[in-house]
Amino acid sequence: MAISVHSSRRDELVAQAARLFSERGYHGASMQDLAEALGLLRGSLYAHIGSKEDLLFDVANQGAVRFLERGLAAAAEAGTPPERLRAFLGAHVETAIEHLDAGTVFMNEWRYLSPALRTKIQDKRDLYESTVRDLLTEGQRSGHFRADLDVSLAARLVLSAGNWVYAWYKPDKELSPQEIGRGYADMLIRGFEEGP
Amino acid sequence: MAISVHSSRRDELVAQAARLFSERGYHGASMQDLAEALGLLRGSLYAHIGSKEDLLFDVANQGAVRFLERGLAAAAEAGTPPERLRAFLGAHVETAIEHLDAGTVFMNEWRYLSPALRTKIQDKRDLYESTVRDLLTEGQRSGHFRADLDVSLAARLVLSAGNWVYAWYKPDKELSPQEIGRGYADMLIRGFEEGP
DNA sequence: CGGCAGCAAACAAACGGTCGTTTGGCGAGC
DNA sequence: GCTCGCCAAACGACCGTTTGTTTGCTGCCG
Repeated sequence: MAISVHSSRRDELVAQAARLFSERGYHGASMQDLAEALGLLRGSLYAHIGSKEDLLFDVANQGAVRFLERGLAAAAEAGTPPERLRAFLGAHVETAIEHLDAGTVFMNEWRYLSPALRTKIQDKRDLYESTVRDLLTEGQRSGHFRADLDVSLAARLVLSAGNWVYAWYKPDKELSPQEIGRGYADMLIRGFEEGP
Repeated sequence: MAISVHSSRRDELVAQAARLFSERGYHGASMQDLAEALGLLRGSLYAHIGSKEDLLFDVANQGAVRFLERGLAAAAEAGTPPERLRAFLGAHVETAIEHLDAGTVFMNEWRYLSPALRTKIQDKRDLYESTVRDLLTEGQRSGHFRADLDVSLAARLVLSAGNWVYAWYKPDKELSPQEIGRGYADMLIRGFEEGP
């Protein structure tokens, strides 16, 4: 007897959709593909979902929520701004790698959502980015980061590092998520700090 | 009499394909869409191309060649390793922004190529990345960069910054490509250099 | 100068196949 | 006995591609 890790059939659907959308892209993965992965006919999927786009939203939203929850928690920890930025980066990289599929869809495929649904994801992205900006601004005020740091650009740099992980990380890699996050944080924070 | 900026009809096809593939994705853009953009019927396109995949390869390869030409030239300039890294980053960001469409396809859609064609793009990507690694290694030997710098990870960081530009840059932005490249270089190089 | 060959470009129509989605029925388990 | 999960079949639309034909030019030859 197979024990499912999913609490419901729908969760299983979303998980397989995440895998397929990340591998082949939203438009490149068909309902046929998804049904085959689950051992069903494609019409049968519509007992569980409203439309293909619903699935895309669920996958992208799941990715967004995971990044937000862990990232915001890390940024709100006790410690100096550099310490919290380090924790944030670590959380981001770990989340990206633990949930590579949903993360890839969150980064790559969310833009194919219709405007109404896309907005909901965009809001979460904006909140996430502003968290980084706030952290950097706070670090400036506390004197940890250079006063002439361009906060918007630095935030983009931090997120670029984290967001591109999905594009090159292979699960059998030598480096662990923790090592990657720590390495990135070392280089970036040193670049943000006051010089000698 | 209208003067075309394209040397041939095929170039015009590739340019429109770049735009559509970057906007809607390779699988999301149909030959119908492309034909309409050119004022043709979709069958007529096949007088100029062999297949849709040919177009994807042409667009992705065009992007790859542009990055390679400018990036390798910048890395081979006279100057110290930090200066050349700065030139490289500037060239990359400028290229990414000047050719946002082809660059986006080069970053996002190239993976949908069949293995034979994908390999040709992958080779160019590998060459590009190794150029950054060599530059960083040289900077270590010359004493400009920290001896304990993880060169592979630092190279990934540089490329992440540059590769993610297409994902957030909007042409009406306040920051010029030069300013972005310079800002990234300031932060990154400071992070790579020997401490006090 | 007239006519005709050669050419590239595009149309018109069709190919087999796949797309996402809907509907009606049916069997198994609470 | 009723609900839930799935099947079977079908829907119209669209997919990428092929084919045969028409169009409008261009340059050459008589």
